[in-house]
Amino acid sequence: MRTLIKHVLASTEPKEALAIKGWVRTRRDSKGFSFLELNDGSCLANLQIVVDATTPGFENPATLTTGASAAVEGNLVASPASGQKWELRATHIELVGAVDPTYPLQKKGHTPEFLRTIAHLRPRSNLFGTIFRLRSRLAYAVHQFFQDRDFVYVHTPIITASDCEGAGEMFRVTALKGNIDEKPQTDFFGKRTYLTVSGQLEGETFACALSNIYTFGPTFRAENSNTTRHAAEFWMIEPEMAFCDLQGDMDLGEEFIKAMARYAQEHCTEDLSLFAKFVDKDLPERLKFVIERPFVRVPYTDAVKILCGSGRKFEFPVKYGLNLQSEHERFLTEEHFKSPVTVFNYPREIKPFYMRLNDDHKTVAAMDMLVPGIGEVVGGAQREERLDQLLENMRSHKLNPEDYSWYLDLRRFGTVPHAGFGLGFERLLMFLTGVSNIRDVIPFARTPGNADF
RNA sequence: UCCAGAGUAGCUCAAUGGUAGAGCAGCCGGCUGUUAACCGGCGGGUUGCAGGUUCGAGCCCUGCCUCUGGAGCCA
Repeated sequence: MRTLIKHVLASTEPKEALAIKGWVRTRRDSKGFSFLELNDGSCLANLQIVVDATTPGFENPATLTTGASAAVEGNLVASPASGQKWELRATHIELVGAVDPTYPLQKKGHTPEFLRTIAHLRPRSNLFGTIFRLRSRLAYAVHQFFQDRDFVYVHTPIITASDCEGAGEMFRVTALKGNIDEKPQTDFFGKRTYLTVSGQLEGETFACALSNIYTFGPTFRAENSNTTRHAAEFWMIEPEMAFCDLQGDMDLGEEFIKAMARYAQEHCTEDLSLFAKFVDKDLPERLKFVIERPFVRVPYTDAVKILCGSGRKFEFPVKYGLNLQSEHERFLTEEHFKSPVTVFNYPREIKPFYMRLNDDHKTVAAMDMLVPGIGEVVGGAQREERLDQLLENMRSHKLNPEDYSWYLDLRRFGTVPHAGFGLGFERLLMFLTGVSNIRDVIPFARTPGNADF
């Protein structure tokens, strides 16, 4: 039976007759024998295999080169040389799949930009193998975090007719040919439909029944965004809590990010060491800081005062009523506070209709969590639970209440204060790994003009 | 979409307007324990595309394409 390399390397004693399968990372030949390093993706480290020239199956060593797949049987022994604790003395080796000389991955390091062009092969590199192992572990940690707190996982629809205002441009979904706007009532669903930009509105309906819920699924934005932190398809986590206000919302967001950092630190130690070494030297220190220190919380009004009083020249103006620009958010989180920062209570004019109006009648109970290096990683709010106020908000945002009748019903039938947020899973991964481009933390990135693979 | 930079061998990069090169990878050979092994040899190019200037363009000019970074939008 096959043993994964991660288990082989964790062995505490020599073992006989192990079966290993994987891909050759590199080979070093000596007279009469070769060193083969095999990787099967179960961990970052390779297993060194010593193959004698007379080992059965090794009659044609030229075929067992970088990239080839192989099955090896042998005995695990303590390695006499430094560099690895264990090595496998092969008793039999078999070429499973040969590799063409055009195999693009080399033993030496490649740039992430080049590896992006071969997205089908890049998980075989150290960096991307590590990234995607960590992505998997963290997806699990997300569920564990919410399930441990009695949150119910809700699968909100991917195809939707409702627009979660303010979330961005939507991709149209249609089965029509020709002019798709001529008779939308004849379309597959009998109306215009889109790929979801957020499961929030549907999530609210479940929170107003099951109390605490979360979604975790693909989300689509048709924005022509070309940046290191935007993708047209990404995974979003959206908790929603009934009987919860903005304070509780901010508490959960902060607790969540800390928990994810802690999980990575405890469960992905080997993988994190690679990021610290080759991607972001400050990563261990940053994770420690995030875990240990409370996040700074500052009302929008105070944030504006800090920015105005900073003496800094900003490219874009800072004034009450204007959105904070990237440079302002960067200043707050990277320079002024040098810590993750939650900005809350934004002017009502710059936020969507569903956010709850504060008693000052000027601001809404919104919050954005900003982290150094990435900017906004969480955006959330307490929702407007008062029917009259919600209707007024919709009027001032020029929305038709008829389009949101089911959403308004939540306020008619046993309304409750509730709050939630959206968190970009890829941005979280960027923060936890130091990887600076969102295209490198998602297996096959969808960005404007690019849907290869 | 806007601004800036870049595009030369499979990869990373050189090359005053004057014969396109190196390292690595690949292939062949050597080496008794290697660690991104080492040593010797060999092959490898429509210089992103299309025009233009010039006796002569990888280099200068124009347009386009792609990539990278920044901005806007946001998660």
